[in-house]
Amino acid sequence: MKYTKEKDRIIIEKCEDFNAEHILECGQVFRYKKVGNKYLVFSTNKCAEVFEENDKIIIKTSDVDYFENYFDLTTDYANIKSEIVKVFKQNYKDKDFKFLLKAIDYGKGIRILKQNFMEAMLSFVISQNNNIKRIQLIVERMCERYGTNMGSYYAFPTLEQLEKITLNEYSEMGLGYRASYMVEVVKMLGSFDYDKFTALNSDEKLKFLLNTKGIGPKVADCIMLFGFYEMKVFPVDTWIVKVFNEYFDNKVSDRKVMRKTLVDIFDIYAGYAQQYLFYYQRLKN
DNA sequence: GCCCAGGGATGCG
DNA sequence: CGCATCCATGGG
Repeated sequence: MKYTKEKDRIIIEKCEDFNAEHILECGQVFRYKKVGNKYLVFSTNKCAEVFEENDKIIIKTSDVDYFENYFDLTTDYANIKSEIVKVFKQNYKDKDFKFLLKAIDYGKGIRILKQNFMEAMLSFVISQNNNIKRIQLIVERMCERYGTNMGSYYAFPTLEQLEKITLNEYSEMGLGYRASYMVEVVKMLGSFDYDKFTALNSDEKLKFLLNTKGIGPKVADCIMLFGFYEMKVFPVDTWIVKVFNEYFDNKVSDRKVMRKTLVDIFDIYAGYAQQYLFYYQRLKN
């Protein structure tokens, strides 16, 4: 993908592999707003505007390097998309793969964002047994009430700010029974060693996360994928269950078995494949 | 009133 | 172990 950086913007040559709607509305991130034909994106205490101008895609921001990394601009997604199909054919022989081509085409502009791990972690703790609209609302409330005022928006709360939020205050934000999970996860973050964690292998990371109350198998996979860019995972939620029953083996009902099957098929591209399939399944009708 | 949403903890066998 | 049940909340 061709792009250039200036002081206050990244300019991307129009390209199938970058589509703001696909990237932001595929369920990987919750802090964005569509305003007219622009998307506003928020990450930690930073902000960017994404829009088209003179047949080019513009990412306007005061921190160009941060959003170059955030949007994963140096990764070749055309290659990833073809590899997904290739490994499917190799590892799931004689199966119809038309659905996979359709899904990849439907969300062809998706990219996996390099989110802040704390933000991803807490967002996906909120996400359990919840819907995307309400997750967005709750995350926004958290930022407005406890994050730093940045002028035209609020930052995601820092660890210090999070540690002051009480169980009751989480409940007041509409978290329901997840309120106590948030307290537990923030407590864990208080002694979290980032370097030690990222040095672990995939299974060890999973085991560590599952040790925290409020983080189960699906949320742990989301945290590894969206917070730590660990691609050999496959978060299985209600939508992926539908995908599995429709296009894979409809005799399986155990989510753990589905996860293993899908990781075995898509291997190091599993995390990417999951996003195309999730987006397609949720919005195709 | 019922079902569903990017599920997880708990208890019971 | 596997499993059923309960857990807040809001929209359709």
